[in-house]
Amino acid sequence: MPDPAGPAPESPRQPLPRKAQIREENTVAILAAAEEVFAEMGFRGASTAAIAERAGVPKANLHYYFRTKNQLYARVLESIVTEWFEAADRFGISDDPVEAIDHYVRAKMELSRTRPAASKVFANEIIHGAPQLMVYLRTTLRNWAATRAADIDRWVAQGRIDPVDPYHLLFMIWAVTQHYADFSCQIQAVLDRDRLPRAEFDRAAEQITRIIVKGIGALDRRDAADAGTSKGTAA
Amino acid sequence: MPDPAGPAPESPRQPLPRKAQIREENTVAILAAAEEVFAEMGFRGASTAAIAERAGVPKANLHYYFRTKNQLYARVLESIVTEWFEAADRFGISDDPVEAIDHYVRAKMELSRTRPAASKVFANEIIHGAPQLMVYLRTTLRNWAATRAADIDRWVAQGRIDPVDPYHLLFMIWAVTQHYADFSCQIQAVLDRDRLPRAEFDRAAEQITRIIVKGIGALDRRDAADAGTSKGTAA
DNA sequence: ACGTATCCTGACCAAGCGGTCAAGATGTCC
DNA sequence: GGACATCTTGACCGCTTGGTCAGGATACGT
Repeated sequence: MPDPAGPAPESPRQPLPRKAQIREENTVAILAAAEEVFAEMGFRGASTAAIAERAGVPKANLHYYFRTKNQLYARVLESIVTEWFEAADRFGISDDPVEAIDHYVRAKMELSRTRPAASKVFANEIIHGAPQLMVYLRTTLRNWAATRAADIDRWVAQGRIDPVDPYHLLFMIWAVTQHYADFSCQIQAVLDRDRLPRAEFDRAAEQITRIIVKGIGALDRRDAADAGTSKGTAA
Repeated sequence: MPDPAGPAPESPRQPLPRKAQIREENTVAILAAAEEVFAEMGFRGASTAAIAERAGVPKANLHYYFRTKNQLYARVLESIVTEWFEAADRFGISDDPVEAIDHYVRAKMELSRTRPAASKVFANEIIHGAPQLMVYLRTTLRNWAATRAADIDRWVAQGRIDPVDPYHLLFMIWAVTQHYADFSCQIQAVLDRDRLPRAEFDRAAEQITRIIVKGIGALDRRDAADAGTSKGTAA
C-alpha cells in the first residue's frame, strides 16, 4: 500500500498535504469549539459567530467549511456518537457480569470526566426530542441495547444474577454515568467544590459499580468476600 | 381566614375576584405553556411568540404579565423547584432505609411521569451551568442533601446498610429517576414504544428500588426473604 | 512563471427576536 | 354614570442571527 512515512509528500489523487492539512486543522478546531459552545449554550443559543470566535477563525470561514449551522451540529453529534460507541464495546469485553459492568461503568465515567461537553451536547439533543439522532437511536443504539440485553438475560437464565429487566439496568447505568457530566454543576454545588478531581470520579465509579453489581445479585453466587473491605486511593 | 366560597365576591384590599381571576387564569396558562415550550426548545430556542401562541394570548399580553422572558423563565423554574422540594420530603417519611428510598424513588418517578416537561426544563438549566438556579443549588438543595446524607451516614453507623458514600447514593437516585423524564425519547426509541405507560414507570421504579436497596446492603440485616421471588404485573 | 483550485474574510442582507407603546376595551368603585 | 385602574393588542423598533458574496490571498501542478 502507498503509505510512506512523514517527510515524503506524495499522493497522486488527494488535494496534497499542505492544503489538506490546513483544512484538517480548521475543521478540527471548529468542531472542538462547536462542541464546547453547543454544550454551554444549547443549539439555538450557540451562535456561529461565537463558535467561530472560539475556534479562532472568522465567521465566514466557518461557513466555508460547514455550509449551515445544522450541518456543523450534525457533525459534532456524529463524532460524539462514534466515540461513545467505541467505549460501549467495553461492555462485551468479558462474559462475567461483574467484570462487564465494571468495565462499562468505568469507561462511561471516564468519558464523562474527560469529555463532559460531548455528553452535554448529547443530553441536550435527547431532551429536545432527538431531532437529529432519532434514526441513530432507533437503529444503532437499539440494536446495541438488544444485544446487551440478551447477554444480561443469559446471565439471568444461568442464575448468575437476579432476575432483572435488562433494559432498565442499562438505563440505570446510562443515567448514573452521564449524570456526572451533564449535572456536574449541581454535583459541585451540593458537594461544595469548584471542580471534581479525578479521584472523585474514580470513587463515584467504584460506588456505582458496587451498588449495581451487588444490587443485581451478581455477588451472591460468587466470591462474596470483596464487598466492603477493598478501598481505592483517597479516603 | 377570609376565604368564602365562590359566589361571595368580597375582599377589602385585594384587586377583587373578577379581574383577579382573569389575571390568575392568564398567568397560569402562560406559565404552563412556557414550561412546555422551554422543555421542547430550550431557553434560547423558545420564543415569547411561541409561548404566547400556545397559551392562546397575544405576545404583547404575555409581556404585560411577565416583563421579560428571563422573568418568565425564572418563575417557571421557581414553580418546578417548589413542587420538587415537596416531593423530596418523602425521603424523610420513614427512618427505615428501605422505606425511605422506596418512597423517594416512587415520588420522583411519579414526577417524571406526570411532569416530564418540568424535569426537562430543570435539566436544561443545570446542563448549561444553572445561571438562574445556582443560588438554589448552593443553599436549599445543598442543605437538603446534607440532611439526607446525615441520615444515610447514621444508617451506616448503625450497621443497617453497607458503608456507602451518601452523596453518590443521592446522585444515583436523582440521575436514574430524572432520566426517565429527560431521556424519555431515547428510552422509547430503545424499547420501540411510542409512549411509556404507567405500568412501565411502576416497573422501572420497582427495579430501581430493588437494585439500590439490595446494592447498599439494606436487605442483608433485614428479612432477606423478599429478594428474588416477588414479581410485578407484566412478565 | 503562470493558470487554477482552494482558502480566506470584511461587508452585507433578510428574517426573527425580545421588548415597547399608544390607544382602545373592560371591569370596579363611588 | 362617571372616574379610575386594569387588561388587551396591533403595530412598531433596534438588535442579533444564520447565511451570502465578491474579491483578494495562498498553495499547487506544470
